[in-house]
Amino acid sequence: MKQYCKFESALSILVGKWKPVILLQLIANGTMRFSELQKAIPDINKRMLTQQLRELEYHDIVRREVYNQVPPRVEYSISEYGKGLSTVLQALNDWGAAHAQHMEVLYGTDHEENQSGGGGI
Amino acid sequence: MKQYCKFESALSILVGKWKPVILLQLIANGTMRFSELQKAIPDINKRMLTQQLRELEYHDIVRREVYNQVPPRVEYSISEYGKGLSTVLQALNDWGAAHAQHMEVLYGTDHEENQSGGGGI
DNA sequence: CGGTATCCAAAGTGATACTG
DNA sequence: CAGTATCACTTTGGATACCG
Repeated sequence: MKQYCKFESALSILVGKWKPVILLQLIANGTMRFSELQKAIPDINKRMLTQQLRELEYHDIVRREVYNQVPPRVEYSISEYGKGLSTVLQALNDWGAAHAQHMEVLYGTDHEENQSGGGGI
Repeated sequence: MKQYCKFESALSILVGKWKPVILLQLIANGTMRFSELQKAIPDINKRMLTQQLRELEYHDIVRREVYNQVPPRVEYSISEYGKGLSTVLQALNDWGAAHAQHMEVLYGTDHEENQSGGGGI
């Protein structure tokens, strides 16, 4: 059985405290400026935002477009290739939703992990 | 658009340096004793193995069965519920495999992340 | 055999100040 | 505006010793 040998590397691309929410934002809003992402994700700081975006860019998930003007303008969006993630994200999302239910059944209303105090997408 | 809101929590269950390889082992071999897992994953130590197994157990992915005898015998396996992960794992694996190709095209043979020096599954 | 306890190192994250 | 640099802090992972 040689399947299931690449899912570690797949995971390594999605991990990072802010990558999921960044992807969510870009998926939902299409193209966003750096400052728009900052506003949409209030708890993140520039260092983290930059870092996580760069990692996603390195993997060709996110596209970064720089307009050489002043004040600077940099726009981020999901790359064409990056859109291929949607299947995986959907699978993860579906399972995650079902699992939240399952945990509730097992332990009662006891699923932490809900820092989405801000506005829903 | 309210989809894609649970995939963070899904990810949070799969992360951890050893969870993927533990799941792989249990998927491939069915039921394994603690010591068998240790032998199959030589670089892990007891503390980590125990910890990651407990987290998987908490989420009902892995089943832990204790035989009260001496010497002790504890067996681990993927729970029935945990088998529902296979779809997600497969999706992640497929995308991960394709992505390795993509990275190779972009950057040449330059994809690190291959500590699988040991025996293949 | 199958752990737990303790301590230490490393990686990840955050706050703040500065820059082109 | 969109970063980078530096330092402090927190979380995670590893080594070792001990326990039921």
